[in-house]
Amino acid sequence: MFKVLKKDDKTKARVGILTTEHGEVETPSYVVVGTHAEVRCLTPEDILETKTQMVISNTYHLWQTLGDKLKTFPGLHKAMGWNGTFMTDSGGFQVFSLGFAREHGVSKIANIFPDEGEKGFSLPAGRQAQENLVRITDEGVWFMDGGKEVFLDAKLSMQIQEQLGADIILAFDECTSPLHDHAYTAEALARTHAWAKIGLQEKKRGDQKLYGIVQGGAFRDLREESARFIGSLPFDGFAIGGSLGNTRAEMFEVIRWTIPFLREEAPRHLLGIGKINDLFEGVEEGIDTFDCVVPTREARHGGIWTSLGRINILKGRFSGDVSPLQEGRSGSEKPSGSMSCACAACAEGLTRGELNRLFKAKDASAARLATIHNVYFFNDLMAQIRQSIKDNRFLEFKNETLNRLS
RNA sequence: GCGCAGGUGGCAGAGCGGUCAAUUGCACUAGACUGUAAAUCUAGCGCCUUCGGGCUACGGAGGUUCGAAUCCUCCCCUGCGCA
Repeated sequence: MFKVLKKDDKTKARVGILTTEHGEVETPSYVVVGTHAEVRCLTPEDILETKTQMVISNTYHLWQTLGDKLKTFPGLHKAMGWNGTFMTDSGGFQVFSLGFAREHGVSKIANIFPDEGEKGFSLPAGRQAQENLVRITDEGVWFMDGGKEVFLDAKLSMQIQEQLGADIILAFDECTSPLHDHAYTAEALARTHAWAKIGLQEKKRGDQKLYGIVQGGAFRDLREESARFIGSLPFDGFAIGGSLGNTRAEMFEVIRWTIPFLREEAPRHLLGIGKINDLFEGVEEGIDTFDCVVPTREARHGGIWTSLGRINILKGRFSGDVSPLQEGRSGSEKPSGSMSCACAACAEGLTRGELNRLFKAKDASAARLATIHNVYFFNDLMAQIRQSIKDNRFLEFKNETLNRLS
């Protein structure tokens, strides 16, 4: 299902091709998040124009939303009206996001300082502690959802994912928090490993590929133990999940500990990451696919990616700005011709001023156009990364791009 | 000219004797967002500050009061109605 086509000379970066029932995915690649079997704000036609190769939907959320309709669910491809490659997350992330993450207001990287940031756990601005909706047992996980408790375990997660019909499915796991200590993380790891084996046993459909998930927090011994264990099982691919430390530097250390235990010829997915600079670092360490809400969520919040970094299109200074989205941040910095954006929104002549106006007017097309642009931007960047690896100039491209974007 | 209703920070609009530099919304400024219960959230938004506080403010001028955006008088202005 996966073939490495070219390896970078200086790093672990590689170009590959991932083949599923719904086509081929060139890697390294970005997986666009479509939790509820739709990429927020985009139509299936829109997605086709964004260079998207793969979409990831969510087992837990679809299970809860669909309810009884899950039995007659036609499959993600038909339901969404997009015939590309789908992945589904197992629901393991919701063990964290609806539980500990809510309770402590943290994300899977506790502090998102650029690097070497201060230690300690500051709550992300705007996210206050809320009720923990999750109860974890060795058998599975209880979720408080809409006043009732529902139970999800490794077996049910597999059954739901088979009904959803993604091309790539994930083993059910317990995503831990950066706030968890070694003892707890080890306990959780034992559960994740037991559930991984159940996943392999319960998998029925031959047309779906199953990935195992490496956990272990930011603890080297646990990460290595997990990578060794999960890596030894007959999964079709591997994902790296869970808490990834307190800084980006720690995150990449975790990846470096993990990768050596994963089979060279199996695809490697980094769950829930990332931002632009994370992509370069991840590729450099040998990651093949990434998924993250950043391009879509930031788009809805007015964050627009350009060849010179991110701008917030909501700012007053963009009112009446007749220049295209893809330009210098100040408006006076002119991009070279090659940097103009080929996304469907920009191709139709969308200006910064117009997008600003649409956002201000709360016009639904604002979020759609912004999402089209950002998703295209990320996918196009991945395409450029692939090309740079093929051309043996990955590190040069990385440095040049990061200098420009930051 | 008469009658009625009003004039509050960039705008809209609360407050109607002290707890008011003044609720709230918009606008504006800065920031966050990493396997999506986030088209969301946070902070700031008169001037100065050694961050304790100080100063100037609610159309204008007087007045009552220990104390006024809030009460009284006059003036100016706006809207509606009647002439």
